[in-house]
Amino acid sequence: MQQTKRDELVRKALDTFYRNGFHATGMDMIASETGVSKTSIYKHFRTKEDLILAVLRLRDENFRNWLFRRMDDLASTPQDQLLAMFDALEEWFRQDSYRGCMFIKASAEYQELDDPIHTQSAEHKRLLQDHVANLCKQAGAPAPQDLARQLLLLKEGAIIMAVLGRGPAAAQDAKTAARTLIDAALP
Amino acid sequence: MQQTKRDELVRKALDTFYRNGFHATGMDMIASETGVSKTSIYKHFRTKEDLILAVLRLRDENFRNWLFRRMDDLASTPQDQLLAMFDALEEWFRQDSYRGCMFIKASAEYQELDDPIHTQSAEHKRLLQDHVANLCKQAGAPAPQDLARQLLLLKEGAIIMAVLGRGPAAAQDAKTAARTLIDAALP
DNA sequence: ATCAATCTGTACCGATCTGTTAACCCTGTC
DNA sequence: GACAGGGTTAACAGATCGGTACAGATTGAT
Repeated sequence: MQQTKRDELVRKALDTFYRNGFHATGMDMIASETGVSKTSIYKHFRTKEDLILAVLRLRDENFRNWLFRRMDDLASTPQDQLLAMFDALEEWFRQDSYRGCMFIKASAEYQELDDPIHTQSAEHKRLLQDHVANLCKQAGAPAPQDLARQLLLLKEGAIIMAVLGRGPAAAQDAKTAARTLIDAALP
Repeated sequence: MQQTKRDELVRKALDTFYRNGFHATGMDMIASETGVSKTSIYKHFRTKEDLILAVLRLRDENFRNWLFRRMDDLASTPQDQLLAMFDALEEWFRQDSYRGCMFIKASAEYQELDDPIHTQSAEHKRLLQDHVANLCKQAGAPAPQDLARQLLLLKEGAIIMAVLGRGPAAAQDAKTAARTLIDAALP
């Protein structure tokens, strides 16, 4: 019973932080938006930072699960799955609630390289990179890590440009570029 | 005389906001770091937001001037200048003071699409895009805007990955990809 | 020498920040 | 029906937030 309350807290806190930012969101707002009293919040988490870290762990899990499953559903060959990543991104960009990448925003607000929030954001990107590199390898790329890094650049760039002017169309810009890079990288 | 004090204030406030973030930096810290009394700050700027907007205007001017000049110095043909953009970025990434793109961070902290801080950040990206598109056109690209958008994706992606795990090497990852995209786009 | 402009330091306003304390309520178990 | 665990409300502490008020110092032009 207590675990579900805690999970609900983290789940709703994720929405609030994502919508409103980290520094701009006070613990009183978290309490009122989640329906969990401040006293209870501090029973579960010693500090605001601990709560944010739990939120980022949940986000990492949710986002990777969603993206990888979506890539798998949209295409069958590894090569097509790599391209499908950008179609999945476009679906994300089209959501009204889209506000950019939570980890980019977290690392923008907590910049010290040794800040746990920063390192956890970097870890998220590393896990994405590993999965994409694995697909690149399955697709037969001679240098799968290199190709994966290039595709990740396009993904991150699209996430930024979807927020800063280009909108959902940034996904297809990236997909077009990705096709060129993949074709050039495969023998 | 009054203009130079004001300029000095904006210049030093830029450093503080860039290093420390926007919400995390209070006006008292701005006063002590710039050496300008809070009273004087509020003579020049009605609100903190006004100061931030002035800071972003200066940053836009400085950054574009620096980047475009550096691209021009490093290469002579339009095509090589496009590639040189990534060498210039690497120089930036290697600075100890490098903390990512100020406009990405600003839009991450002020997310409402109609927030002046957000729209000004988007404007900065548009101005970069225009200059790159112009170079693409000079290089003979049949669809200069499309190529420019692809190269911008690589640039923004590199800025992110340089912060979040890859370090300065992200610039050469992007340059390699850019070469492929440019070769494919030119007849 | 004086005047107006611009700066300074310092104290303050009300609001909000993270985090704590205390008293109470609900629910399932023995 | 006492009790224990996890929940609540509400007030509070101490610091800091953005922004203002006030009195005095510095400055350059006349």
